[in-house]
Amino acid sequence: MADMPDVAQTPPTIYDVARVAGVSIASVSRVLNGRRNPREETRERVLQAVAELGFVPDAAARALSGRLKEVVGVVIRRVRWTTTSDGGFAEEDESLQFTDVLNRGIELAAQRRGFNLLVSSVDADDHDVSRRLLALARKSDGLILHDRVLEPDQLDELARRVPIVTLANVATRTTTNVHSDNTSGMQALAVHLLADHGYRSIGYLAGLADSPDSLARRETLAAEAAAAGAQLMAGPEWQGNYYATGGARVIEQLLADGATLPRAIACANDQTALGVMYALAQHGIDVPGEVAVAGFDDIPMARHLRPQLTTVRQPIQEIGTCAFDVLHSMISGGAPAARDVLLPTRLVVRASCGCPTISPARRLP
Amino acid sequence: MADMPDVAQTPPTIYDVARVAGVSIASVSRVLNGRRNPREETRERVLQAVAELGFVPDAAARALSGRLKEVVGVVIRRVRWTTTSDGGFAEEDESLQFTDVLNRGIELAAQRRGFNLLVSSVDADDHDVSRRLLALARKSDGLILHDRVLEPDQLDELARRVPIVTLANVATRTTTNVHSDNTSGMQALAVHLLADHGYRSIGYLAGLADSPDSLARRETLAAEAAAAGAQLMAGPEWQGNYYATGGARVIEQLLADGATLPRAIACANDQTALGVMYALAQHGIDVPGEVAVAGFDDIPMARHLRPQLTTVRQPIQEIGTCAFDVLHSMISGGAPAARDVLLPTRLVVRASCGCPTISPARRLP
DNA sequence: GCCGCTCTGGTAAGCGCTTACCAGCGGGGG
DNA sequence: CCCCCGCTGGTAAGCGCTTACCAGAGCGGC
Repeated sequence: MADMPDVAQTPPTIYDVARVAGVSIASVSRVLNGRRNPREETRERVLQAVAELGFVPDAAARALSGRLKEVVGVVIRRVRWTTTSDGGFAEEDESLQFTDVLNRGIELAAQRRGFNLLVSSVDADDHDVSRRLLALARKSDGLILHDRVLEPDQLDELARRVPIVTLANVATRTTTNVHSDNTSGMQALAVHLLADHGYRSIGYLAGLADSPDSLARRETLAAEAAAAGAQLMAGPEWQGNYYATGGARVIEQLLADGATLPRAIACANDQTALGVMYALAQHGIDVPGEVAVAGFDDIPMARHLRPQLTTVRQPIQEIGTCAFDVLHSMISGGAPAARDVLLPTRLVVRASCGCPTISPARRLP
Repeated sequence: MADMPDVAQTPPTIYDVARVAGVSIASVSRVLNGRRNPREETRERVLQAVAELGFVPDAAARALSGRLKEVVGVVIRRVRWTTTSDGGFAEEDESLQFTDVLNRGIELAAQRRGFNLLVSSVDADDHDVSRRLLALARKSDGLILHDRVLEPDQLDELARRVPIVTLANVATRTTTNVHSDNTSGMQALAVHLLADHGYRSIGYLAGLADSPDSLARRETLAAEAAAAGAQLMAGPEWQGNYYATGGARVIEQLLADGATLPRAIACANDQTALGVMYALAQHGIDVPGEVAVAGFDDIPMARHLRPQLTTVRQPIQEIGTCAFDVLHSMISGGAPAARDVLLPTRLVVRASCGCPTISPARRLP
């Protein structure tokens, strides 16, 4: 049983290294961690032995003896997994744009510090999210939570035990929040639609009802519309959910009810805009000729839609790297620099708002 | 220093639980792990104490004392991160479709077993991938490697130390491979293009030069083309890289050289097809009217392209769950069921091949 | 020439958990 | 009525690492 072919050999421990190098385990550890540098000759011997044995310290043992685990937990929220594949948007297709780019940003920053990402997703209607997060917390040095993973009070409870950075949420006494500047981005978009294009009616297709981001974007749009004397449509029938399905469903319902669509629709995010454009196309409604559409986020897919999507660019990847850096400083330093980190946004004008297509005919390198 | 506000309180240990419950730590551990069930009354007391303290065992300690870490490492390969944002396809945009869906499949399966994913990406031109993987291995119970992360010999070396499952690779003596059935899928596609549509010339826009998947797909296409007496174009000038950039670049170059395009182009994967369609559109070439295009994978974006992409569907998410399940059995069981796991593929006919658009006008629920 | 300082490397005590081993106890059969 | 067995729960030995503490050695200053 113990002598399988050649797989599963026990990896070398620090004792093996010490024996081969003819020193004590303490010296090995010191060389490896650069603590109180040992004599040059000793150091050489140890390094030699390490190389010879291909020794890599066991992370669990390392972590147990008071050091960091060098792991951060990342929690995303997913919709229920389905395997339905109807012609429209199966929910399984969703949520893999913004989130993934962001995670990649986190990983990029983490790698610079030798950290790894422990990714976990929670179901929207998961019954004990807290328990799972707690378990995750015990496997990591800190947590990064995507939008709306946990309610504020549970958040605080959890933050008492482990450093936490939230994304697109609101900072609490114990957590730090990283998000981007909804106001200025949405403002630029609103001005573009209202002033540059002169649209007089505009709809806001909301994200999840309780999302701070969606609310903030809506507020800004409402204010600008009011200032311009334009009509804003944003009642309960305009409630989406950040997914393409949500956007499509709202449009379908509106049309079924015989409602008049506004001249332009600003969506809570790009995926919603995707659904909206899809639904409009199904009904033969021209974008941007009859209805202009704009998104928010600038996910990679945005520029591949026809017409290309006008949107507000968030520095998605940078939000990720920033979140990690903040968390890292909380983990190692103590208090974070700021409770709330704000990143800039920028309007990206393409074709779906009604601007003429600029055909670059660029030569790719 | 030790008395910060209310953050960073030391989490309860098994000793605390034992004290509160008035039993020994051994009993606590036994209750928690269901080993040799203790008396009902003892069990109650322990559970009570656990709930009261909100105790969650420390993963590092758990792992150290011989048990599993309940973590699997997932390694993806990424292209160098750039922040360039030219009008076409910045490489940063890429690689976030197939890979991410697959990872989600892995996570889904992992969660069922209480495992978490430790995600790490390696640079194509990273100098010591091996070292990083070794470190990852020491943080996990097993590794899942995406395509082309490691050379076969390094792979074997690593597999000696930790269970490994590869994706879209070839099985070795020590590793297990999970991939999908390139042959039957590509065959169906080839028959569709050659027989159903009657195209007489067809190009194969390859993926990475050394990818087994790309090679297999090409072989099948070549065989079918030969059988149908059609012309196959697949020389070195048709070499892509699995990314949209690669596909676009090949088309640009072909056109710049004044080459005649084939009537249909089969791409190594959907992202390549995306680039191809983009480049063709830039040059005003109609798809599928002048040139038909097909992909491989059926990533979510495929149906959102205009025209919608005809492609071969791989059960991407299922590949992920399957990979995890195999790895899990290697970790806990010993030998895996099979060295090589093959999943079915299926042709998905949409519009880019030249088939009439079926406008479903489906009602979304 | 001796004291005390600095610098090096070894010894051992944990970190929080699992589990082998053992002691105690209660019950059924001889 | 005693012995033996089965079951329960406690004690303690690690798992592989970090690091506080200490012993020894080499050295300069008096």
